[in-house]
Amino acid sequence: MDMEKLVSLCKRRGFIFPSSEIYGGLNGFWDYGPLGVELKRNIKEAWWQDNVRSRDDMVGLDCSIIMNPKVWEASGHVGGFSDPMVDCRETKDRYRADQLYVFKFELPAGPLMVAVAGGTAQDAKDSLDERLSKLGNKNALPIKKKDLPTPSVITYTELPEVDRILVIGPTATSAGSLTEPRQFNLMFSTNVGALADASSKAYLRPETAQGIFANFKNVCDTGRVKLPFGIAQIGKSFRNEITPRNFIFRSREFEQMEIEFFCHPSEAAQWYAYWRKARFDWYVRHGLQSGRLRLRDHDPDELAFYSTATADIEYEFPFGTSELEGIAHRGDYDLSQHTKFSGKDLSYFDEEKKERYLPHVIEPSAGADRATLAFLCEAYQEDEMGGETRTVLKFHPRLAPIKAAVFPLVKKDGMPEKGEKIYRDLKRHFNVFFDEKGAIGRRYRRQDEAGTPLGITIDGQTLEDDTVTFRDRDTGRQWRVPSAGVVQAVRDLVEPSTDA
RNA sequence: GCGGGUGUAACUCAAUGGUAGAGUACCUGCCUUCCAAGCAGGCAACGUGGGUUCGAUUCCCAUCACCCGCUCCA
Repeated sequence: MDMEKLVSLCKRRGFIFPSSEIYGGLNGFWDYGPLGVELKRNIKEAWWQDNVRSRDDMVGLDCSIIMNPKVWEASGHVGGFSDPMVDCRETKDRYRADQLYVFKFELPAGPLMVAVAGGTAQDAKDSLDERLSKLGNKNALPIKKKDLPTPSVITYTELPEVDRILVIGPTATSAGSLTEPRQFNLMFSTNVGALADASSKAYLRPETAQGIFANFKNVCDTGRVKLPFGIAQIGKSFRNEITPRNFIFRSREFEQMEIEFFCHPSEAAQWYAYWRKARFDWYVRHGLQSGRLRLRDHDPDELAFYSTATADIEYEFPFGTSELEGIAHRGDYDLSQHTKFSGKDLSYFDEEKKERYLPHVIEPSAGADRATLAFLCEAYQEDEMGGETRTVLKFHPRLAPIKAAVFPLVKKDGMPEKGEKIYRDLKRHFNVFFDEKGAIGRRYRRQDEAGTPLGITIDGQTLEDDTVTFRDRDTGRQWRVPSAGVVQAVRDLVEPSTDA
């Protein structure tokens, strides 16, 4: 299955369109069409139902997209999301300026500066020797490697501007190929109010999580909640990505489904293990069963500095294995940051244990668009039916945009009228489709491409014994159901009791 | 942001320095009793902006979007 086929199908059947396409589109933005919006909505509703409404230890929240800018200072986004980047004109490589370490050797003829890329200063130091050997082989070193004095080291960010042309880039052979660091702030900014000055500057949220932390005290004070409990939110977030890519996988406007689960520090490890498994199982239960779904624990050196454990739920997309959801053990980092920046006490008092403490947080953070894409990729299949290749989207019935399509076998003998009645009955409960035109086979195939799990056909026998034919999307198997039982039969398919 | 590729109808493609054809899809009829049948008719396109030219969908430049690689990330 390749990406272009899926993009093509999504366009053809009305799942996903390029945003503002009649004006040439806009990089990093996508629109959901009639089928796509149903699919995505079903995913979000399944998530909300399973994680919020069916639980006793979870409440929901819907925060504003624009918040007080101090929120983003506390969260670290104002600093951490503004990564200055440096390009190499010689090799076209790109680096983060703060992860580019410049080693300065004081030589009689003048300073020699060699840049090495690395996550930390130690990483850079470790690869310095190898780098110098390569330069030596290309005769780019003015003196022998072993004769070099001990260098000093600073990051490219800290390097005085005038020295930049003296630096040899990490893969370059001569000095001066690196550009100045350029700021790429990943947060979209805007201005609140009529005046566009510094005091009115605000940001579109780059994640929904901070709204939850900012409201932690409100929820505790008013929600009659007791630890451990979680707060969930589904909503749009915005990041001015440098490279939006891979269809809706990385876009600049996207939708998150996030949980912040608060608990006693001593129970955090257990809850982390719980959510790690619960979230993985949720995807499997809704159809990601092909083995393309993985649960990957971060290596210690991969962890954010405040996190003691993080696991990614990854899916093997056609363009590579990428993250669907991250489950992070964030400790008390967020609440303590907001305590510090807001000056408000965000600790929790446990009435039973008579103990006051700052809760720890487990954060399962999922991308709704990424989930939609994964379910689309997983569902897309080309198989054989009746000797013909057909394209079919094998969605889990709960997620399918259209639950059932009603077909009068032919347009006579009262079949359209009977079908219309069944369609009306179903429509009160489910998103269903009615189609009386053309050959029955064609109508089945069309619904196969939309991912409709059930075909309901009114045929000659219906007029005799008031039963209709059910046709299974995946197998083509057919069976008869009494007209009166159609609504319940569809409900059994869409809301199986084992799904809770 | 860099390098490479692509851009013609809703989709998949074709042809052409003198304004474009097909298949599928879609719409209207007719016909049809279970897996993309048939007949008749219909709708529908040169990504955008410049330039060269008597004339540009075609050649050139720019731009935008998408795909691949790098980079980055939920």
